[in-house]
Amino acid sequence: MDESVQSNQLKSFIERIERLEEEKSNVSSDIKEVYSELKGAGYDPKTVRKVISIRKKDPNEHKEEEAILDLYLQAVGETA
Amino acid sequence: MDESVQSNQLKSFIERIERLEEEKSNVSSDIKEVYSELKGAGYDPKTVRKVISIRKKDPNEHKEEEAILDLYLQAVGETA
Amino acid sequence: MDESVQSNQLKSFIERIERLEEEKSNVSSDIKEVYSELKGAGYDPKTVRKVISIRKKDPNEHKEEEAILDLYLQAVGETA
Amino acid sequence: MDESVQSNQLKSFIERIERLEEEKSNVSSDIKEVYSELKGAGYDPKTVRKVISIRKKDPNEHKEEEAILDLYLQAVGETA
DNA sequence: GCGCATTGATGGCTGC
DNA sequence: GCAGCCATCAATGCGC
Repeated sequence: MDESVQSNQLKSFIERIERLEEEKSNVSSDIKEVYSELKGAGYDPKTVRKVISIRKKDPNEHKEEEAILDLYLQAVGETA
Repeated sequence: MDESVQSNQLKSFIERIERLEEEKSNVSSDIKEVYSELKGAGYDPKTVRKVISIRKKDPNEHKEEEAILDLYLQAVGETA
Repeated sequence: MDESVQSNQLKSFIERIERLEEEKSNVSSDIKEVYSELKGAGYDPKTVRKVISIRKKDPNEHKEEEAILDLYLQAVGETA
Repeated sequence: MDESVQSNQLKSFIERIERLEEEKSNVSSDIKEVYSELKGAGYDPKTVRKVISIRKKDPNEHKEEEAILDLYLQAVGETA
């Protein structure tokens, strides 16, 4: 099999990935911008992150996590 | 900080972020697909990852290596 | 001033730091081990981490964070 | 998972971790002190950090750079 | 006080 | 199928 053809194929794969990674990087930048905006409007970015992550999980999952946490907190004598 | 929360404004911010994160997630999927393809074509995904990561940082690397000697010199008080 | 003496001084500083960083790294390993143990005993490492971080903050701080989170959740219509 | 929590056992794990984290925190403080000292002696902390980080990774770096050509070769199906 | 850089935590992938 | 490894992502701390 022709060696140089394989080389081009590999190169092509790599360049596709690199293009996609640049896109991804751009979107990440956009997200960062929104967080900046929202911070400028007086919201707490860290808390907003939490909200988003909670919305991402299904409700039961979240409840259960909370329950285990409370269990542990009680076990070590922390008032939740 | 102004603690009042304008429900609509916050919601709007959050939804913008969620949309962007979905985009990002889609791009990530696309990347994964390319890795699958390339694996199907007989390339080793792990190796390709390495190649890509080296291509990403290579340009700066050598400069930095060169710079370290200068740094040492400066550090001992010799303004190069 | 003698250049080589300065060199030794810098070297000495650097080596002290490197020793300390190794210590730090060892302690980190120890911590990881405890998490492994505790996982083996049936506890959820992730939740234990949360417990530890809560204990680290003073109680009021934690309450307040929760309060803001609830506020945001309500604002976007999530049932906490 | 066995959901029963043996209060004392969990507490013991947590306290071990907390002790270790305090150690770690102390070592970090020591490191900061050395940087202060060294700054007092006229060295630039930022530069020293850089030197240390390069010393940490340097040994592997060149090998890796060397290896990449081999990786490319393997990737196109030439078993070197 | 903000942005950046490093470090630590989480989730996904690979090998056993 | 699970444990270890790696890559990504969030969070804390440092420097400007």
